[in-house]
Amino acid sequence: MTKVQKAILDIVIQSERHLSADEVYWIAKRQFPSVALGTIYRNLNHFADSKLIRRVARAETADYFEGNMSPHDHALCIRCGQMTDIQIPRLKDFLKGQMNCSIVSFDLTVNYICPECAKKDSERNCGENNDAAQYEEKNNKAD
Amino acid sequence: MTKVQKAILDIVIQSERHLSADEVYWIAKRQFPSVALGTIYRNLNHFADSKLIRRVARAETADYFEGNMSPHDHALCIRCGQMTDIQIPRLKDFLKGQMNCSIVSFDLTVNYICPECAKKDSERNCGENNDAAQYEEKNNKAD
DNA sequence: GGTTACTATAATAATAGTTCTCATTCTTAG
DNA sequence: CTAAGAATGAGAACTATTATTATAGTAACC
Repeated sequence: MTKVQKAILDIVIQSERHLSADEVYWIAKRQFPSVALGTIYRNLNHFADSKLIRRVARAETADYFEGNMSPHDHALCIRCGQMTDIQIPRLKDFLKGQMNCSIVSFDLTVNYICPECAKKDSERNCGENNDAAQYEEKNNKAD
Repeated sequence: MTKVQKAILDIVIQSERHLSADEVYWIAKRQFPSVALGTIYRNLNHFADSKLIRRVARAETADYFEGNMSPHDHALCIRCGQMTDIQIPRLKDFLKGQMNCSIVSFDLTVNYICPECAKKDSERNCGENNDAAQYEEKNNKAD
């Protein structure tokens, strides 16, 4: 593994956030000013293929990469856009029980309002009418 | 609503499959040979905004549109790439019980092996070793 | 019917994200 | 040290999508 590859891998693994290819690019550039975006993509794909990192495909925006390889799902705050890792125990068993066929894997993203944004909301609205339901019709994402 | 708009809406609603903008474009072209792809996109977005159709954002490939507006999830066969609508009753309640916060909505795509592909597999392998687990590490998304 | 205002359209430019190409530079085995 | 092979940087190319613009179609009003 070359120095550039090591750096790219470390950036993703050591980040507590999910990073887009572009973010990785600018961070890597601090160490290797001449690094090319193509190199970032090539290696991120490489590492994702080798299961060293995970690609989190986000449809409305660029794909993100994360170092957390333990199986988990994602929660996306509809207010601030912050995506966090969540663990929903027994979900696979639940799904297997509901569909009776062999599930290979699944991708779940829960759209919610994170605690900070919920707090801001209730401060603004003085506790009145800050139910998530009012956002339900806004984002056409699944149910 | 213009004739072109009516045609675009009908194409999506009457299709039992999910269609990409490009597929809608080529189907619409049979009726309106001079229709432009931009018109397709503009109107699909328009209809999705008005909740007449649903946009299914697929990260690894183009977005798809479907006429099925009832809340449901998706199952993607990792062998043939066919995506079908599924209903998993009580999933929202299950998730609400597991995370204790307000869930706005969620997107779930189950990657599985559809009955036809499972059948083909077992025919080829004579029933031996056709567990879904062996594909677990291979494709995390297919088309 | 004619004029004005408005909307939808086709064609095409522009953009974002990503992959590909290729000549050059690094690595590394011998 | 040297040759084979891998990785790189630069930038072109590609895909999906949105924006722009000049034009065509339609509707409202007189």
